[in-house]
Order: sequence, then structure tokens, then C-alpha cells
Amino acid sequence: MVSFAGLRFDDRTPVYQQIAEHLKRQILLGTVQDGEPMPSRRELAAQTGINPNTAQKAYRLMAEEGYVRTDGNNGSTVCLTPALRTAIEEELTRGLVEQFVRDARANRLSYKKVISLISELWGEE
Amino acid sequence: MVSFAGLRFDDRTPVYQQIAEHLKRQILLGTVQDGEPMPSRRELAAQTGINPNTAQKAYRLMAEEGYVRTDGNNGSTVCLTPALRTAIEEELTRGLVEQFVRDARANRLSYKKVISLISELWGEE
Amino acid sequence: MVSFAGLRFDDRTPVYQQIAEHLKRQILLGTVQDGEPMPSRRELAAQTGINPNTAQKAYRLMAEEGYVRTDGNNGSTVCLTPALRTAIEEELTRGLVEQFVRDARANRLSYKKVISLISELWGEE
Amino acid sequence: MVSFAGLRFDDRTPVYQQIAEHLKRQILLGTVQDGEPMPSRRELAAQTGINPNTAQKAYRLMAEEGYVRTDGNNGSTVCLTPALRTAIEEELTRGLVEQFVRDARANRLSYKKVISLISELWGEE
DNA sequence: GTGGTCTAGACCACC
DNA sequence: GTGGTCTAGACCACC
Repeated sequence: MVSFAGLRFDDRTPVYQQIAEHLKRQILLGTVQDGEPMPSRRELAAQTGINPNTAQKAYRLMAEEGYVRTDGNNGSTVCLTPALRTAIEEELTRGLVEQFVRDARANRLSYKKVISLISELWGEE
Repeated sequence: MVSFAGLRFDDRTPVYQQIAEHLKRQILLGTVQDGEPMPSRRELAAQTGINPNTAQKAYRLMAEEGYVRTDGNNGSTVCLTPALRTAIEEELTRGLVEQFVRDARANRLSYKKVISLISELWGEE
Repeated sequence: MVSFAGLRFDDRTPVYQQIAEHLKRQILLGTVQDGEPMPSRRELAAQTGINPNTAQKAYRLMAEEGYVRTDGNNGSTVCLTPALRTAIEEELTRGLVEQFVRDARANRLSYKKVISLISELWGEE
Repeated sequence: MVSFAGLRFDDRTPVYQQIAEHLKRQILLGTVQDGEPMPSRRELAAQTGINPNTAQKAYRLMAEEGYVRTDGNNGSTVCLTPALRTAIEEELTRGLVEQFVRDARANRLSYKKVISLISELWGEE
């Protein structure tokens, strides 16, 4: 059973998006596997303290994006294909990097220094 | 006159550090020049809604780091040398990049993809 | 015993007509056979929640149309001949098709597409 | 300005779907053109008596289906391409015909009679 | 004003 | 219990 217990929200992004992002991160980390059952809307709402309607919106988004499937009245499960995993990885990477590049440029950091620092700080691959 | 009006704080970092960081960002962006007058402690507190004691602490930090000098009873001014500018730039860059590398590794992003995406997104230098 | 229990009414057509139509549909489906006893007026009213007067009106209509016969004090029975069955089928078919053609034309559907889609969707005869 | 005033809902289909369907019908009838402004969420809610949240849901659906585009804070407009028109026509036709075929089969109508009746009733193309 | 998000709570069908 | 729909009403940023 996928758990969202203890998930903290920031108020810059819609909560339903943050839920989807949290699940996507768990997927990439391997914490969540294909076929794993999702909590019910009510359960998710209880775990996170959000309104069941917001939970419903999150499920709708996740279903639209394809990695959660709702099975009639039998609850929802995570539903992954290799292509989906790759797409999620691409998206997450791009999101993080876009934000970083935006911040870096806004602060007029030098491209060269940034790249050299990343290499220095990254550690062993 | 340097202004901190409208500055928003996040709650992950002490407020007095955020004030110093804001000033450092302004310095790097060229918005703030050497010799420019700083607001008084009271003025800073009024502009940002923080406690005068916190303002005092921020001034102490900025003075210790060398880019703000208090002139007896004549208020404080920004005080910059090329070496200080470089140091500030180094620090800011390192801070941003460290955070980014931490996030990227926590999400198991691939180093190669990250570098190639940064190059793609950075745009013209 | 013919049953009307659970029958749901829409509010576009008089209820007594809907009762007759329901019986006719049951006849065509073979659920209701010649000679089968009908519920009493009161029984029909109780099964469907309608007013006994409306039940009476439905019986009058069904008797006029010929497929229900009232037997003195012995209640009513369904009363069918091959010709009646055909007439009922004609009427039901015509009703359904008329409504469909009206809708189709109101929405400017193309005759050709409609026919081809019906053939496609009808399945094995 | 597209209007939904006076639109009546049946309770078999979600209201937000009925709104989208109404718009699609208007598009096929030529009553609604590409680029035409849509009412605001609040306006739609007022015209039809539905809750602004349901109006929002309808807009989201229509945007997802591609024939309504929301333009920042400047309201929404109908947005049509020939391909979209065709898709809408296909969908509406198929929906109506599917329902009809389902009813016809449920009532054991004869395919031959149905086709001949449609031809008879359709009138001039 | 505009679109968008969220909570609170009711109600529905299906099991 | 499950998913899904809807109303009522607040609040947000952007203009």
C-alpha cells in the first residue's frame, strides 16, 4: 500500500500536484512498484489532512498522467510501464534543472563555475 | 538607500541570515553599490515586520562578513571590495549548487542528463 | 403474474402510457405470455407508487388497445394474438425509430454515416 | 458570446458533461463559431443555476477535449479546427447511434425493419 | 472583474 | 466500505 502519511505541503504549488509529484518521486526511488495498491480517497485525505475532494482531484490528475489506474469500486493501483518510468524521470529531472537554471541565471551565476562546482560536488556516480 | 521592503521569508532559515542573503544577492545583481546607505535597525524592522533584535542580529552578521560597516552614530553603509564581491559570488554559487546537487542526488537523477539539460536550458551566456 | 415493481417513470410521458409501454415491451421480449394474469388495480398502484386512478386509466388504455382483458370480477389477463404481437412490434419499432430520426436530424447527422454506423454496431442478427 | 441560458439538465449524466455536450451540439449546428468568447465560470453558473465549481469542472473538461481554450485571465474562447469538428461529429453520431442500437436490440427490433423505417422517416437529405 | 484552488459536507451508485 | 458528483462558500493571484 502506497503511503502519503506525513507528507508536508508547501503553499506554492497546488496540493493535488504535490501529491502526484510525491508519488512520482517514490516511483523513481523504487519505493513504489507497479501494481501496488493506492490508498482510497478517504484514506489519503486522512493520512495527509487534506479534503477528500482535493484527494479526488489528485487521483484524477494521476490517472490522466497514466501511472495510477482506478478499478471500478475496487480502489486504485499504481500502473507503470518502462516508458512511463522514463517519462516520469525526464519530467522530474527537467523540472528540477529548470528551476535551478532559473535561479542560477537570476543570480547571474557563471555557467562555467556552476558546471565545475556540480562536477566537484556530485561525488561518485 | 538599500531597501528590504516586501522581502518574504521562508521558515527554513533564520530570518537574520535571509536578510544578509538578500543583501548579498542585491550586491551581485548590481542593485546595491559600494558606499550605499543602509536603513537603520528600526527602519529595517519596520520595512520587513521583523523584531528590532533580529534586525540587530542581521546587522551584526553582515558586519562580521565585511560588506556592511557601521559608522558610529551616522548609520551603516555597504562596503565592498573586489575580493568581497568574489567571495560573495563564490558563496552564493556554492550554496545554490550544493542544494541542487543534494536534490538531484536524492532523486537519483543521472549526472549526464543533468549536465546536458543544464547546457540545453542555460541559453546564451 | 405480470409485475411492474421497480418500474421508473420519466416525466415526459403520461404515467398510464408508460405502464402500457412497459407491458408491451415485456410482451415483445417474451417475458409476458398470453393468458398471464395481471395485477389488480390496487396491486399495480402499490407496486409502482402511482395513484389507483392512474392505474385504472392504464388498464382502460391497455384494454382498448386489445392486449389486456378484464374478466368480470376475476381480475385481468394478458390476451394476445399473432396480429396483436405484430402490431405492438410495429408500434414500438416506429416509436423508437421516429425518436431516433428526429434526434439525428436535429443534430444534422449524415444519413450515410448513421446507416453505416448502425450496421457496424448492430452485431450478429 | 456563447450562451447556456435555459439549458435543462437530466440527472443521468454529470452536469459538467452535459454542458460540454451542449456546446458540442451547438458547434455542429453552426450556432457556435471558432474564436467565439465563452461566458466566464461565474456567468455560466448564473445562466444555468449550477455551482461555479461545477462550471469550472466543465471548463476543464472542454479544455482537455480541445475545443475551448482558456486565455490567462482574459476569459475563454471556443477554439476549433476542421479535425476537431470532425472528431466532435464522429463522437456525437456514434453516441446517438450506440444508444439507439442498444435500445433497439434490447427491444428485439428487427434490423431490416429498423433500416427500412429509418429510410422511410428520414426525409430529403 | 478573470481563472484556479481548497475546505466542508451531502449524496449517489455499486459491493 | 469504494469511486464519483455536486453545492456552498472562502480565498488566492493576476488585471
